[in-house]
Amino acid sequence: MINVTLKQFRYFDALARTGHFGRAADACAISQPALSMQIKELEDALGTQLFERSARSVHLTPLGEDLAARVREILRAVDEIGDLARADDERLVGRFRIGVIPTVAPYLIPRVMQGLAADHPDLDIYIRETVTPKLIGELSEGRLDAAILALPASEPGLSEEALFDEDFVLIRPTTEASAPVPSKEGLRTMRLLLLEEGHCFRDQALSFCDIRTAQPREMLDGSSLSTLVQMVSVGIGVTLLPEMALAVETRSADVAVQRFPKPQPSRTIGMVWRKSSPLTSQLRQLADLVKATAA
Amino acid sequence: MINVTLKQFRYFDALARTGHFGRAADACAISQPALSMQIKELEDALGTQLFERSARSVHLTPLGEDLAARVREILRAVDEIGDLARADDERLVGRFRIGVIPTVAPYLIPRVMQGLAADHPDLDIYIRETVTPKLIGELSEGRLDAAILALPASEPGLSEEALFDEDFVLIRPTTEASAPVPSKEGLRTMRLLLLEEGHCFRDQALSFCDIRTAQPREMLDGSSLSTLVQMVSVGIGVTLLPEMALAVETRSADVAVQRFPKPQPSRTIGMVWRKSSPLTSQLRQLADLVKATAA
DNA sequence: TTACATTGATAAGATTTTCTGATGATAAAC
DNA sequence: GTTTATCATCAGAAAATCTTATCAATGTAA
Repeated sequence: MINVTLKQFRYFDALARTGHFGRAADACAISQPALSMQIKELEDALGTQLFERSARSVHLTPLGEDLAARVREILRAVDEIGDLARADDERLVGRFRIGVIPTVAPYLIPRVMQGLAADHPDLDIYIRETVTPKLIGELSEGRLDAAILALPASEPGLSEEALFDEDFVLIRPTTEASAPVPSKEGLRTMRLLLLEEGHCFRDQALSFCDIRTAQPREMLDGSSLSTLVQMVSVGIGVTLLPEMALAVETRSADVAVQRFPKPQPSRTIGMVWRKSSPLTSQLRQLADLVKATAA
Repeated sequence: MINVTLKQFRYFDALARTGHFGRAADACAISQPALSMQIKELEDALGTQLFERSARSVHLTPLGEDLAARVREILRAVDEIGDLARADDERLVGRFRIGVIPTVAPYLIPRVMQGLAADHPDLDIYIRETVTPKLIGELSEGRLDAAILALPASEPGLSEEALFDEDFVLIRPTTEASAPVPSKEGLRTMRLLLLEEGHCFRDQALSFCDIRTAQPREMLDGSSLSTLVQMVSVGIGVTLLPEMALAVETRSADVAVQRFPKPQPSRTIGMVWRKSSPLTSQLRQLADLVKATAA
């Protein structure tokens, strides 16, 4: 019966991920010496070296690599015990870690949080904003409880629940406000500003225009929808916006908004979570609340 | 990230098994209040009741039942991490928990321990002596590292390695010392003294005599081979002994020893362990040492 | 080469956690 | 009604863990 602690495992995991004592300590919200000591304790308890400390870098030994995977599995199982206990109480309380794609988060989350704060004071929502593949990964690893993204996620281990549909609209410089709405083909000839690689909204827009990512075009990549709209307003090109972003992003920017004729391009935003999550019932409740807020 | 500790899990497991705060505390080598407090901490951290404390008994709530299984799985995984780290060092050191059946343990283990003590000072062998089904169970649960028992164990998840064969010999009162060796059939008409239900040696002896356990006979059950031999010496009946027990058990007892004609009844004693054990290499080394000692 | 910056280890003292032993409360058993 | 068994609570002691300050080693830039 070896004398290790979960605390050591958590620190170990952090150090394995960051490869840096200082940053790992930050991630664990402790001082660097405290982390150093616990890592040392762990290595002593196991009787082996887990990390190779070279002058400028810290990385796992082969054995450490192996153990890191197991430790992660254990931490997941422990957290699941917490979830399971929490799920015993059917009410919607406690902490939920929700991942949201960047083209949804800024427009949806504030409203959701506002709505929840009133009715569910014991609810503690932590939002992580990043692109779909990362969300799926962290969800599967058990580092997130749920994610809000464009459906379908098409992951066998995940449950999906649709929240709402949103159309895409065209954003042009005001100088072109009275020009006719371009066809898909017309759009392809314009200078289309899009989010950088990795964002699903980029792919959705390209797909609408029937553009292969393979054939590179003269497009500027922006890191946020806000940036794109600013660029449109100074006449650099045109862009698409999901409906939900419209109000916020065009409020102060001087641009023209045009809707496409039907069938309008659109996407379905939904919530996903691990099928195996003990919190399924709570997550479904949460999805319903978000759905109500979005409507 | 819920704030529970492995210590709490170990205490929880002990309490779940014993259903008694005092005994669980003993098992964990701490005082009863310490255990009470940690269980309370755990229940608080999880926000639920894990045990129902009625006046005269402590038992798991339905949720506790569920969590207990998971906690055991986690503890197993943690211990396996220890094993894995230890296995990194190919040498035969550290603690091994070995289960041995009662008809082998007293005759084999002292010799083995003596042999090991000299050559492997850093080896820490803990012996658990009980019947085969319990050994198999504890082995599978990860509460033992290996077991020494009569082959075949016939468990899909276990590796087997034969250690030695031993014949069975007949023990009779000295008054019958010059009587001819009875046939199997003759044996069936005698008053055969055997170990109580559960011991594999009992079944092996019955099997040799072609006696179904179904048809009950007038046999006295003893709890140790030593008891059986004592009973033979005062003329109550006859018994069989595995060869290895012969020297010890007939040293002081006044009984006659007779060997059966070939093919003599016999059994194969071997060592088994989980196929998945990280310590496989060490366990094989250990088996070889035991084999050498027994020879 | 020297000064400097970065990074992990170490040390000392403070804080927090955990444990023990004594005692209390409750309910069953005699 | 007293005794017994059992778990909870309390106070103080012991152990662990943490923080701040500092050191040592290594690489980088002047």
